[in-house]
Amino acid sequence: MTDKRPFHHGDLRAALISAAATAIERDGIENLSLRGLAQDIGVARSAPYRHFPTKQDLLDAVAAASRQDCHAAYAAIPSDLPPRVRLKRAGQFYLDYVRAHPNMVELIFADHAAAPGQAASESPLLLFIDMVRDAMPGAEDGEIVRTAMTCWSALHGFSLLALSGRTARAGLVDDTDDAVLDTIFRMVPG
Amino acid sequence: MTDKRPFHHGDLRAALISAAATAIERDGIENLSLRGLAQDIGVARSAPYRHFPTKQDLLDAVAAASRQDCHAAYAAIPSDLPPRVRLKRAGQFYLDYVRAHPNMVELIFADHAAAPGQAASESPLLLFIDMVRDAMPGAEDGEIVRTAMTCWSALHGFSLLALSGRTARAGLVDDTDDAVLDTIFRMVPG
DNA sequence: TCGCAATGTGTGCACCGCTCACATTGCATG
DNA sequence: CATGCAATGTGAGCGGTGCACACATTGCGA
Repeated sequence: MTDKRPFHHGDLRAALISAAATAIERDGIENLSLRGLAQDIGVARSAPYRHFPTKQDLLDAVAAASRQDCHAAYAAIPSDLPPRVRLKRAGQFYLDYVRAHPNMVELIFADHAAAPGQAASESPLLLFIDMVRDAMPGAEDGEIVRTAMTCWSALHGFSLLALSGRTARAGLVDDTDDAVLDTIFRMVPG
Repeated sequence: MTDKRPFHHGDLRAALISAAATAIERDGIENLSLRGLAQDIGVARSAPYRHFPTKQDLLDAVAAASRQDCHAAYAAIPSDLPPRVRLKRAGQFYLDYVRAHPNMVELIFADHAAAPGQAASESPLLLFIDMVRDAMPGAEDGEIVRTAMTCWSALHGFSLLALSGRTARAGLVDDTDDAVLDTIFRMVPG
């Protein structure tokens, strides 16, 4: 410990995930290099392969960690607010998050391998299903799920299109998130 | 011409774009290699750089070509159909296209450079604006544009989420495109 | 006709992901 | 408490990549 560079790092796995997340947020996914990462941390360039057989495995781990953080933030929305208010809060959070962490969002949703996995409990879908169910009481389950799904889709799509500047084309520049969210949640009847 | 391999290829630029498009559809964007492309075509590995200073420039050109093809298909929807029918046709086309050409869609929307460019005339937004305008006569322009924007967003988001398997989680597996499109176009009042 | 710009060639550089034999360490077992 | 083995880190190396550069070949316009 007192040595400048002990042979064993201590927790190289966690350090790699953390450093990778930082680097990705700063430089984008495609600019991440395992060798550079190792050099930043101060280990040999082959050391990361002890913990992640493949670069993709590291990316998956970063995506999983980021997904958890994100989910925790969703879950912090008070559940005793009126359903439509909760929907708008969640929607605003989604837009804000994508704008604040575009590279992380790209990573999370590029992680095709984890998509059909059991991480379903962390999917935004479940959150939206709960809110939509409260907002349209008496509706049948299929209708609720489908509505939640399309709300999430609209939020997701709008965030991505806005990120790449594709919304600022036809005079939409001065549109507020608020108006967009109202339009989206028109899909929720009542 | 009669020679097996003439010194000048003839139209290497077009050949590169075409071969790149094929390779991307088959193997994905990140597996495209300029060297491999050159070898497939039968030129030296440095030849492509005469036409595209950078790999990204090739990708941009492929994206532009693909965008044009896609736009032509949209424009083929008969304009004398009732607006809601046209909306549904366009929506179904969008879903089909993304499912049929996932890698191309990824390329088109990863092309951040071209997004704010003057290619706006080929944006799906304009198509949707026309249809939505017909569907909600008398509405003010801002409202029309915003509604078209959110419809496109929902289609876009749903396609991407469906592609990565994120919609087949909460019993949505047996949902039909038709029901999803109906839900989305609830955003269009009337 | 002829000279020059456009196009294609061959080589080389730096970087990358990944592999492998080897060195070092800490922990569990005697 | 010793000690041997699995976990972890090291260093060199392989094949592949994007890109740069000097050179060869071609076709077109003056």
